[in-house]
Amino acid sequence: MQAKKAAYHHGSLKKSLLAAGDLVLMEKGFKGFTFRECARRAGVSHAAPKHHFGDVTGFLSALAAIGFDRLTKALIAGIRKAKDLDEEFLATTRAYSKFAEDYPEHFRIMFRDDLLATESVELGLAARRTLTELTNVILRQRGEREISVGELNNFTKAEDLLGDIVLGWCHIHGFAHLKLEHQLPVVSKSMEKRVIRASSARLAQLIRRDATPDLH
Amino acid sequence: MQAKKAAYHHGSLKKSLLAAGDLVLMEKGFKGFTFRECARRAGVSHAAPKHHFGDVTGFLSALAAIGFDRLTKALIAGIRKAKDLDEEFLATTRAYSKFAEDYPEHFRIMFRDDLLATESVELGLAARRTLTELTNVILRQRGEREISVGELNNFTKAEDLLGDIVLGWCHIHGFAHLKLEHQLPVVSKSMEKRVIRASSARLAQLIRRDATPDLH
DNA sequence: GTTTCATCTTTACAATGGCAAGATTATAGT
DNA sequence: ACTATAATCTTGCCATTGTAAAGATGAAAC
Repeated sequence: MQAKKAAYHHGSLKKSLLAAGDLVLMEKGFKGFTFRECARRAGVSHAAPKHHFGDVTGFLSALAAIGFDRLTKALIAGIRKAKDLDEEFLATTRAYSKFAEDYPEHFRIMFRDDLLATESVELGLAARRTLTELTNVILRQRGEREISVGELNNFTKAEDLLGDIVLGWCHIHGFAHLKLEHQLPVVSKSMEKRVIRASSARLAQLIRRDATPDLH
Repeated sequence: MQAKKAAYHHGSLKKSLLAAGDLVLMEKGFKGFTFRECARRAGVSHAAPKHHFGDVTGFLSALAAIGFDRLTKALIAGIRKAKDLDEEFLATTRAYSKFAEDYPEHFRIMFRDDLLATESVELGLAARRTLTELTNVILRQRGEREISVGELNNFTKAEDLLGDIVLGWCHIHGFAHLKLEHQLPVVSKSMEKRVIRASSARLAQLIRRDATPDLH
């Protein structure tokens, strides 16, 4: 509501463009997502975004980063509600999958290496923040101490931990992705709920059992 | 090499267009994939594909179906080389992931519900053939008899089997997808190999153990 | 107060998907 | 054999897109 109208220099165009792109992605999807449409919504000419994002790839990368941050938040919020370790892994799976359903187009571009500027540090950091959260889920399952984003590189060098991360993340991501793209042979909503609850529990159990083999 | 040149009626334009689209997808990727480019390669006008595929969505669906068939073949071939049940699950994971790497653009459109014509029976059948193959991998892990495509619907109604399918497929798909889009924190190629070998083995063991609880 | 630079607009261009109307050939009916 | 009908393919067209180039505007530095 500020005096953003008559100004030749928009002032916060980058933010406005991101907000516009965010909306377009949600309302019109990837197919309706165009550079020019976002510029229109931001109230600027179609060539304005170039100075801030370069090309579409750069713009999508910024939006993907927003998506990763949103996913990170969703994971944290979902995890917070869990009461024990079993519930926590299930909550993570659900939060991840719910994010994919709430922001399908974001989810899709987030995992499209060919459409993104892989050199974007902003995007890289956002993705690492998400991975850190997932890693901490695994670490808690293993009864080990959590890490911060900065420590991520060191920790993924540990082969057995990386093994558990792969085991956990692939299941979580695979479920979210296959469900989003309607590839799972879904019989009923309730059965799907029971199935994902059971598989999450079994997987969490597997991770914990192998992590602490002496108290099975 | 037939007399396909001067003919006004191409004769097998649909096939030629699919072959062209297949190539374009592999050579130029999704970004370079256009209706007109495929028409050019097939040697016809830009409006010719419309009669055979309707719009781009229909065309992509046909190409996605080809992708699913190729994936099905790759799975069968990979499984055939395996010697025991442990190796078979790993071989499935590898074949699935190798397909994603060999045909990244196919893989991407195959799992893009919004870009495909979900009503395409051709595509639906191809996807079900793939799912049948994956289901049979699980069934063999469980020591149960295999099924044919026609039986798929009945079998996925069994909750415990569906649970194992989800457990297996989500891991396989999640790994392939995350790896393709460079999201896995890969330390080295050799470590990645060991990690996926280990996680596949653990998962296969989990499925078999739960399937036959009386002989652990 | 002038210069410099970032920001935004205007203009232009080649390419795309989809539509409509027409040309050409195959097929079926008689 | 002849004609009508339908299928197949082409041509021409339009609105839209991404990107580039050059110009306009205003902020900031000096």
